[in-house]
Formats: sequence, C-alpha cells, structure tokens
Amino acid sequence: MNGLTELAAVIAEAGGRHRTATAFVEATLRAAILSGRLAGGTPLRQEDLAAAFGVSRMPVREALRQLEAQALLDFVPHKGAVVTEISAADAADTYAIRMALEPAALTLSIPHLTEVEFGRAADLLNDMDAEEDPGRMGELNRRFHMTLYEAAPHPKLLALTESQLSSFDRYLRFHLAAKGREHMSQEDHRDMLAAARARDCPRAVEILRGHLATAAATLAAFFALRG
Amino acid sequence: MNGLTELAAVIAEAGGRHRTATAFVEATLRAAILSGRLAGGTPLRQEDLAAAFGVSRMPVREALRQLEAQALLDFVPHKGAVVTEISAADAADTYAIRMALEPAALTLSIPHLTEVEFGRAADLLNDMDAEEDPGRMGELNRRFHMTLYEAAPHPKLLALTESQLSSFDRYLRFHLAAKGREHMSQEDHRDMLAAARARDCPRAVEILRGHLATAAATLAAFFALRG
DNA sequence: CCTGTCAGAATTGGATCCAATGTTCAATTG
DNA sequence: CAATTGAACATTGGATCCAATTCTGACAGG
Repeated sequence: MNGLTELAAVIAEAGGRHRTATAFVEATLRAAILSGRLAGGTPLRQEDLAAAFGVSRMPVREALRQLEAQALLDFVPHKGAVVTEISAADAADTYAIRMALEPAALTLSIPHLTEVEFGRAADLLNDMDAEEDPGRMGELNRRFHMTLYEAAPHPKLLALTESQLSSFDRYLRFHLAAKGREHMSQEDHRDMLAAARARDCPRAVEILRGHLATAAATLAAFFALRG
Repeated sequence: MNGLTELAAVIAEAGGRHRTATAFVEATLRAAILSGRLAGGTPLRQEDLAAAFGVSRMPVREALRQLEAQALLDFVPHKGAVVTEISAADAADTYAIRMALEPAALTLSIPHLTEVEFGRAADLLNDMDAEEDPGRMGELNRRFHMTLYEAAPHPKLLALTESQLSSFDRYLRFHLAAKGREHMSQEDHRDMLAAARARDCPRAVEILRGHLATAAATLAAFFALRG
C-alpha cells in the first residue's frame, strides 16, 4: 500500500476536464496532498504516478516542479520527490503566516466590501453549519475567509493568503478530531462578519486574531499529546 | 532586440556550476527578471532560450514552470510564457505583503537574535555604504533584512519573506532612480538594528513599518509622474 | 472596402529514448 | 568479522521526435 491506490479514486473522479495533462496531474496531486490522502513522507515515484494518471512521465515531472514551488513536496536532484512532512512546528509556522497575512488582507478589504460579499459570507456560514464532510468543510471555511478578504485591491496578497489557507487544509482533519466538528468556531465567524458589516475594522481584526490564536493553540495541544 | 542578447552575458558568467541544467536555467532567468534585464512583458520563446542556454527545450520548460509558480511570469497553455508586468498597483501589492510579513518575522526573531547576527547585520550596513552597483545593493539590502529575521524558528515564514524581498528587487532600480543611491534609508536600517539589539521589539517594528511605508510612498510617487 | 473562413506556419504540449547519478548489496580484504 | 569497494540496478535528468493548438495571412464573398 503505497498511497497510489488511494489516488485511483481521485483520478477517476477528476476526469479529464483540464486544459493540459500537466494541469490535471498538478491539481489532482495537490488536492490529494492537502486532503491528507497522500500523507507526509510519501515518496512520489514518477513512473508510478505516470502509470496511475495514464500519462507519460513528462507532465508528472512538470507538475512535481510546481508543487515543489508551493512547498507541498521536497525535491532532491536524482533522488526524487517526497510529500512534505507535517508537524507541530510546521503548523505553528503556517499559523504565524496566516496571523500576519489575514489581518492585513481584512483591513485592506473592509472599506471595499459590499452587501454582495456579506450575503455570500452569510450563506457560506449556513452551509458550514449543515456540512458533515471534512473535505467540504475545509473548502467552505476557506471560501468564507476569502470572501471577507477578496475586496482588497491586492491580487498578489490575496493569492498568497489563499495559498496559505489551502496549506491549512492539511491540518483541518486534526483540528476536527481535537475539537469535534460541532463548533468550527462558528461564533467567531459570525462575530467577524458582523464587525466587518459594521465597518469596525479594529474589532474585526481583533476577532480574527483571537480566532487564529485559539485554533493554533488547539492544534499545538493536539500535537503535544501524541509526540 | 528581444532581450536574449542581454541574457548572453549573464549566461556566460553564471557558468555551469549548478547541480542540474534546470536549476541553472531557473536561477539565471530569475536573476535576469529580478534585475530588470528581462523587462516585464517580454515573451519567452522556449526554443530561443534553449539555444541561448545551450540546452534542450526540456530544462527550459521545467524552469519556466517554477518561475510561474513564483509569479515571475504568466503561463498560458499553447501560447507561451511572458514576463509579469510591473506596475504601481503591483508595487503597492508587494509592499502590502512585506508590511504584513516582515514585522511578524522581526517580532518572532528578536528574542532569538545573538551577537553573531548583530555583527553580520552591522557588516552588511557598512558594505551597503560602500556599494555602487544597484544589483549588489539589492542583494545586500535583502541579506540585511533577512539577517534580522532569520532567528525566528519559522522556516516557511522566512522563506516567504525572502521570496517577497526578492520580488522587491525588480523595483529597486526605480527606487534608486527616484531617491538617488546616497540614502537607501541607511538611518532607518541603523536605528532598526539598534532597537533590535536593545530587544526593543515595539520600537524596531515601528521603525520597520515607517521604513517600508516611506519606501512604498516613494515608489508610488515615482510611478505617478510617469504613467 | 470590410469581414469571415480556411490553410499553412510557428509554437507549445506530450511521448519515447538515452545518459547520468544515486542506491544497494554482495564480495573481498584488512 | 567489520569495513570498504565496486558492480548491477533503480530512478531521475536531458534530448529528440511527434501531436495538438494557436496565430497569421491570404482569399473569397458580401
């Protein structure tokens, strides 16, 4: 069991609706890593991946290169690619980045938010209340946060923020395991939305910081009691 | 004149001291883009690049993929790669990211800094006073900032910060053109180092924020008076 | 004179083949 | 018996070749 059998299902469902084979491989592999189906430390053999995807080794190589640039795997010349390990330190690292980026994005976004975004954010919160699947939950959580940020006229900052939020998906499973799916800190989310709606930027940022801090603490505690 | 003749000199001096051809092409192209030798909007023809580097098209393709992931060029399927344009909006975007990341990195680093780092930072400041070449200046500036951050036990945050500092190199030429090379805000740098040495974190962060804000304003003004 | 269409050229995406490097394991020697 | 060396194997890096897509420009039709 090398993790490739895990991939088979994902590959089948992803279908061939991508522009290029490289994009197909890249998107599928990233989803597999972020969702935890490909665990940290898994070595990725180009030949095997090519066979699993039904393409040649070349699009696999290009996809691996891009995933390396996204820090999702470690690439050593002539040795191969390995899925980046997750750890307590890495989780703390990711949270430090989110704690830096997201308050900035929120601050720059709030003046430009409209009822359109507020409505979408509220809808997403309701969807999250109903959602059971952890994978979908990560997607909804990411979209809720990004909806509040996306009015900021800073595309690169937004792209960075979204990429970090995606990285966090790798830890969401542990987070849910630690706290139970009941409260994904939905009160924090609703308070933050209310503060943004009232254009109370300092309060919204304060809630966001607390939200991230408690989440980071939860994860740290979870990692602590299992070495 | 397609910019490739510009590359020839860089390629020659870079030599073959890289692990792989892909790494060689990637490093050289990135340096050429960041230093401005490859201007924004330049289309990158794989065949021409391969000929210029003396390799086949394949390492060029892989290098382009990685540079795309670093947002240094735009990649459109079946159309090709184009060096990302720089603009006032993009500059403001980059500064917003630096303003978010660097204070966080500095805050996390200051408690762990030792005399080793302080000494290196001071040396770098002296080197900057003596430096004439704009390219080297960017390198020194980046290393000075990173020296003050690198004690933070957050490798991913540091990698992100360094990559953003590199992106800023593309704007350094304009910055120097606008203010003159005499003062790269060396007073700010010295004050920041002094505050860090005194473990006065709030003050160091305050100086850093002001440093970045004035730099951003200088660049914005420069862009404003030339469309 | 303008516009739409179609054919040829240019360019990139993908596959296969060969070369270079790293790893592993067994045999030999101290 | 342990350490070391070297040879065979596995895996990745690079080159060449073929296929798919897009752009260019000319020509016919309105």
